Amino acid sequence: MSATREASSPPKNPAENRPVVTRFAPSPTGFLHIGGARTALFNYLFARHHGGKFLLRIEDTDRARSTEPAIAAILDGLGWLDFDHDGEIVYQFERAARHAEVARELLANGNAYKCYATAEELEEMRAAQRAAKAPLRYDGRWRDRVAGPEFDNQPYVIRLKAPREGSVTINDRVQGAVTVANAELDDMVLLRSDGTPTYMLAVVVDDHDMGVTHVIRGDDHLNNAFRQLALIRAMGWEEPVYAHVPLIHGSDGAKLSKRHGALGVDAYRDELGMLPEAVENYLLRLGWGHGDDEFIDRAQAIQWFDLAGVGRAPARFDLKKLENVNGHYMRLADDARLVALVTPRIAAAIGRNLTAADQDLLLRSMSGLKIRAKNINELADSAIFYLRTRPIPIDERAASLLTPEAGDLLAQVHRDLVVLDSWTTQSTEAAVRAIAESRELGLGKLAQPLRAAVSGSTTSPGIFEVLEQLGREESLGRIADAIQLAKGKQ
RNA sequence: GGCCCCUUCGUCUAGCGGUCAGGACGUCGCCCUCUCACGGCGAAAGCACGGGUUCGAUUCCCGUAGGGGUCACCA
Repeated sequence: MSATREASSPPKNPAENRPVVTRFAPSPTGFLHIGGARTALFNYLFARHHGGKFLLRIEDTDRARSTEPAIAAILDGLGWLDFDHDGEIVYQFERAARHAEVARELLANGNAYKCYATAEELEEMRAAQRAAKAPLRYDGRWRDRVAGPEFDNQPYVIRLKAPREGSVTINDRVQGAVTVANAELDDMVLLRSDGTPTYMLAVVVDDHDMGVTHVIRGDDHLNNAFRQLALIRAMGWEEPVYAHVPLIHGSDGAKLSKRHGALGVDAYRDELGMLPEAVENYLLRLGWGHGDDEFIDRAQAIQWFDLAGVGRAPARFDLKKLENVNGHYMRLADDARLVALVTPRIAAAIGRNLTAADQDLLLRSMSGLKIRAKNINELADSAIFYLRTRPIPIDERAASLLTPEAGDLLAQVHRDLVVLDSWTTQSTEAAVRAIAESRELGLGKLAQPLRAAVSGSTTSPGIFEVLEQLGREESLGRIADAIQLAKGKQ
């Protein structure tokens, strides 16, 4: 139990006495990016920690920018990360009638009013404010004006009649007490002239109707919270607990956005070869801490997660650390699962589908491969040599090891291995070590050319392990190929 | 520009008035060793600055600087 913000700002919000309900509410205008994924994670963890509900709402009220593929991408991303939500997905646009109903209710009880100002008129207003270096905000020109008959058939928007005096304080669970003067807020549009709700109206109504108790979202919504609160109060509804989480920045410190280095979670999976549990762990540690703990799995995270542990400062995204975390989870991952992940990548690289025997070979070799890779791409690359057909390609560095002298050594290796009764890691190692000893050479002098011959590269899992997995015939064949190659250099 | 938020090693963070300022990634060195990894050991590296408050500030308060967010009939 920590005794910080939570204790210093005693829970006095009635919403905290209700069972926890959180929600993730992405707008489907693009992929699920890393910041959204973290917001989803925090909401998910908070709900699960408290045994509450984690709801999902698609904010598709912007008909022009919302797309089906974006919705699919977001659901795909959430599914990959395994953030299972409770209840049905709420599509905000389908609730437009309910939103309009609330706007009319506000209008009826005098907490909202019709504004007939045209877009051009408002632009003029802002231009004048800019010229006067005054803050840009709606001046309330229709706040107390009664429309004459000449406006009977004119389009209008409904604006909230927000308080102009005093100030509002939000007891944010992450940012602490934040106060803004009402004079800083203008009368926001609730219902557009075409009768559709704005985001401000929709979120408030939906959060209320869905029973959301804790609004956990990006810091970029902190300012919105004050306007939303005015609306909530006008309706006489219970206020949710707010927690505004700092944004994630790129490695250069600038805001991570779609045009600035932000990738969809699908790219972390497909292009960077990350495991979902690694992305989750990394994201959890980005902006949240629990003492010195670094590797925290799902169950542990649910047990430990709290809002008090969320930091107040924006964090920079560090791919190097993500890769380190990923490497950790790859080492922990089930071998068969890794084979499945690596199979399509290898198939693409070698231009053919893998047989059951291929997959079995990969499975047997996986323990030696996975400790050497930081992501699935590297894992696939490092495994390809097992499945090459002779003569296998030899890379430049490996080729340079295959000198005529190395050819002689390999010839003896071939002679001594071909007569072996059993073909195991132990038997081949013993044979090669015997050669090294008789020639008074370090094992490396033999192992490296052997590695070049068998793997086509200068790095690989333990060479005797490789020999065993590859089998006697294939191994000896590759060695013979290399001897030919080395001789050809004379 | 107005308003709001933020500021501990390069990066992510621990720290809740008295600590040799801890851990992790990254970097460098050593060990292990058939290569590369893994693993182990070690090193360099930080409280943005200035004022207060206090016996004592990384920690509390106020400024300054820097960074970020937000100011639509987008979400």
